[in-house]
Order: sequence, then C-alpha cells, then structure tokens
Amino acid sequence: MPPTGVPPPPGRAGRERINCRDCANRLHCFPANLTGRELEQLDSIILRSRPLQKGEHLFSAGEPLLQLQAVRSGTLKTYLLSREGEEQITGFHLPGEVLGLDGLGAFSHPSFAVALETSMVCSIPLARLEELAGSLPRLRTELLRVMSQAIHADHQQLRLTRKAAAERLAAFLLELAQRFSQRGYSAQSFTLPMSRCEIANYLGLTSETVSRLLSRYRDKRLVEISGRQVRLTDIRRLQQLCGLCAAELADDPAV
Amino acid sequence: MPPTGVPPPPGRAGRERINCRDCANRLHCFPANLTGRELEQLDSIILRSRPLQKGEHLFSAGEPLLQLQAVRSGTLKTYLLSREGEEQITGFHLPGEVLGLDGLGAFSHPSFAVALETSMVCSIPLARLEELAGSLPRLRTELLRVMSQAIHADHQQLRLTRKAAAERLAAFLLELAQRFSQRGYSAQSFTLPMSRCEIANYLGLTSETVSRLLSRYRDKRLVEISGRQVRLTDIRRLQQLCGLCAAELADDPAV
DNA sequence: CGGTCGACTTGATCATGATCAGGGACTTGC
DNA sequence: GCAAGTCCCTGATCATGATCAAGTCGACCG
Repeated sequence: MPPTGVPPPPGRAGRERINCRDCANRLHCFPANLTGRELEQLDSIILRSRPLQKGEHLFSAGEPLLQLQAVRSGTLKTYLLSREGEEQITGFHLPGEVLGLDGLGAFSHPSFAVALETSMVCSIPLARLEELAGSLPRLRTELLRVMSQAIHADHQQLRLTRKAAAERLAAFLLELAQRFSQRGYSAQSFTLPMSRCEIANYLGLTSETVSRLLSRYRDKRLVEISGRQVRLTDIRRLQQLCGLCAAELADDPAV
Repeated sequence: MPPTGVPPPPGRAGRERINCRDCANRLHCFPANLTGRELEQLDSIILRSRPLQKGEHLFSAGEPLLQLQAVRSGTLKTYLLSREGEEQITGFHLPGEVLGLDGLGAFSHPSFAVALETSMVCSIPLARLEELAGSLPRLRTELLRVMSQAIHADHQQLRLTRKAAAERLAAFLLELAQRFSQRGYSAQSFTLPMSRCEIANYLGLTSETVSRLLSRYRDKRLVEISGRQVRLTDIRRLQQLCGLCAAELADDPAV
C-alpha cells in the first residue's frame, strides 16, 4: 500500500499531552475562533482515544450519538447504507473536520464512519459540550459555524452533481488540493487516501469513468498519476475545466 | 394560475396577533420542543413582516444574514447561482421550515430565496437569538436539531442523485406528500407549488424528462395529473418504485 | 518463488436521459 | 376578439457515462 495521504501534523511528537491550543489543526477545527480560557475549558472535556486502524469503524448507523468527533490525523469517510445495502459516501474527512453533525437532532447516528488509513480522533461528549455552550457564547457561534459550513458544503456538492463527469472529478481534485494546502501540505502533490471506487461513489460515477478521466487528464498533461500518488501539474487549466463541460475537454485543443 | 399548494394554516384567521404558541406550524418548526415560558421568550424576539408576493425575493446571495427566517405560510425555493448564471435549486420550503442555515457561519447569505406563491415568513434576529440561546438550553438543542436535520436531508438528497430518473421523481413526490401530510394537508392530493422546470432542476433532470415520467406514471395509473394538481393514486407502488430502477418501471408488468 | 487477490486500466457496446424541435393549452393584455 | 407569452407535453436523435469484459500491475503470502 502506498504511504498515507495525511501524515501526522508536522512539528508535533505523538507522545506529549495533546491539547487544542497546540494542535496543528486548530485553525481548521472546531475551536478555530476560541481563545485562552475558552480553549482550555473546551480542551478539558475532550477525550482522545486510541488510533483507529484502516477499515475500523468510528461509529455506525443506529448507534447513539453521545459525542461529536473531530479528526485529529488521518482520513475517514462517512457513508449511508440503503435498505438494499448500497453504500453512498457522503464525505471524506481530513484533520480538523467534525463528524456526527448529521445526527445531532436525533441523538443517533444516521451514517457510518470508517477510517481510510490509520487515524486519530478527538471526542467531545455532547452533554458536556451543551453545558459548556451555555456559558461560552463564542462556543455556540463556533458550533453554528461548523454546522452551517457543512450545510453549505453539501449544497455545493449537490450542485456539482449536475455537472459533467470530467468537471466533477476536476472539482474534486482541486477541492482536495485546497484542503490539503490549508492543512499545511502541498496543494500540488499528494496521495489520495481513497480508492477510485470511493471517489466514483462519492461523485456519482463508476470507477471505470474515474479511471478513464484520470488517464485523460494525464494525457492532456493536467496531472501526473501513479497509483494513488497525484501531482496536479496544471492547476490553472483544471480550474478552467471546472467551468466547462466534458465535451470541451475532449474537443478544445487548448485542453 | 391554479390554487396555491399551501393554503394558510387551517383554523386561524389572519388578523389576530400571531404568535408561536398558537401557530399551526409549531410542531414542525423551530420551537417544536419549547414550552410555556421559553416559547414566550422566543416569541418576543420574532418579527413578522408583510407577505411576500410570488416571485419576490426574501434574500439574495451576498446580503448580510441578520436573521433566521421560518416559513409561516406559502412556499419558497432556495437556490445557488453559479458564476455562469446557472441556477441550482437547493430546496423547496414549506411552512415551519427554516431558511438561512447555510450562511450562519459567514453571516452572509450564500444562496437566494424566492417565494413560489404568496408567502409569509417569521424572522428571528440572530443577535437576539444568540443572546437568548445563552439562557435557554432547550433553544440551543432546537437550533442544533434543525441544522442537523438540514444536513441529514441534504445527504438523503445527495443519495437520490445517484438513482435513476424515475426513482428520483417518485421519491420527490412521496417526500412532498409526506411533508404536506405532516402539516395537516392531504398526502394523496395536492397542488405542486413549483413548475416542472423547477422540479427538474432540483432533481438534476430536464423538464422534458419530468414531463415524460409524469405521463408514464399517469399511464401506469400511479398518479392522476392535471397541470399542477397531483393525486397519488397508488402510493404503495410509488414506494416500491423508489427501491427499483427505471428499467423496472418500464419492464415490470406489475408496474 | 509462484499464486492469489484486489485495485486499477482499457476497450466495446448499450441505454438513459439530454437536446432539439414542434405543437397545444392556458393566461394576460390590448 | 386576437396576440404574445409561458408552461407543458411529446417525438426524434444523439451523446454521456454505465455496463460488460479482459487484461495489467503490485502487494501479500504460503
């Protein structure tokens, strides 16, 4: 297996006492806008458990939702399972991203979360979080921010769904690159934490189509691909592609 | 124009002082689980403004988001506008449903909301809501519930996207029926508040496909259709259809 | 080392739904 | 009344991406 897409955050040994203040993910995580004392209070209710191995589930649909969970390192995917047993991936989650938001209302998970590689997660017990939210206005604001971002992201994803396959995949790669870059990794060069199949599922395509498109991108010198290792060699044209339709990729000599 | 899909809630004259306690939508709205004093406090910060006419915008992308808004009567749609000017409908909103959740983080609307028919809306100023949330734990829970439901609904919508057209439309009709029914109207017989074009846009189809499918449903005696007036004559088989693919609708003699 | 397994790639064919085109029903305004 | 406009329906054709079918590559393992 190729190396993982999301190595542990740079500049931090794994051994020391982990806390939010020093966490490399802080600015992309839940407590992005909390300060000093607030951060300490939040920190004091957070639980950090053992790493999840690749393929291990963090939670499953139907289980009670007793805590929100934030990715600390690694990558997870969340997915729904239909009655017929079809998996529908609803998201890939990088460090700093919060899981469990879809079940807060029902206090029960509607979805599954599984690690795509060895991953660490911070757990925030709901009962204590709600209690703390009473005294920390900024924490409330943060909660709303995180949830509202999730809603907006879902809408964007929904919008993508209507575009041609080539455009969807380009947008997916660019979005991944941007998220890696925000987290201090290269935007040009990274390792996909997920399989072609999972990308396809997420984008509403088949793995064959994803394969073919990646090959086409490679032939057009937009990307270099080797297994899950990706290098975006022409981000500009990938971005242009996102505004165009698939036909334009095939026909336009500029692409 | 045909009669509106969502008449004013039964049992309430329009003239008296409107409040949450007596509102027909209460149980499907924001304050579903609030009681006595809590309800009064929430009620005291809510503003009710003049009705929106069909086609009037409640808000537009880019505008500051100073209040959450709940549909009191009528129907609205929310949509995103791409740089190229393409509209993507993100939802149809019946009485009791809350608008603006996608922009809470940024304090600015990412989407547009427009009335599909004459509609009334209750506005909840954000500043006062956040203040009130500090003292009312149950209000905080409600906020989370509403947002989390929105996220879950978006995931379901995303899941639908992968199904065949016939299935998507059937699921759409059934979901609408269920929402009407929850609000005290008939689940069998209702008037669509939106055009074929808008249904198509929402479902990621074309209006031609929606038209054809409705005709096919009619031929198969699953529905009766007259303009925007819909009668679901065989809900059972529509439900079965949701688990099947389009081919099965065409081939299966049972359908 | 050979063998197996899963992930990935590539080619050929097919079907779903988009696109293009035309016509009808109904509303609104003059 | 007629004209113009919008919404809706239906038919014909086309293209995108799914499906079916091999085959390759690399990792892991006895």
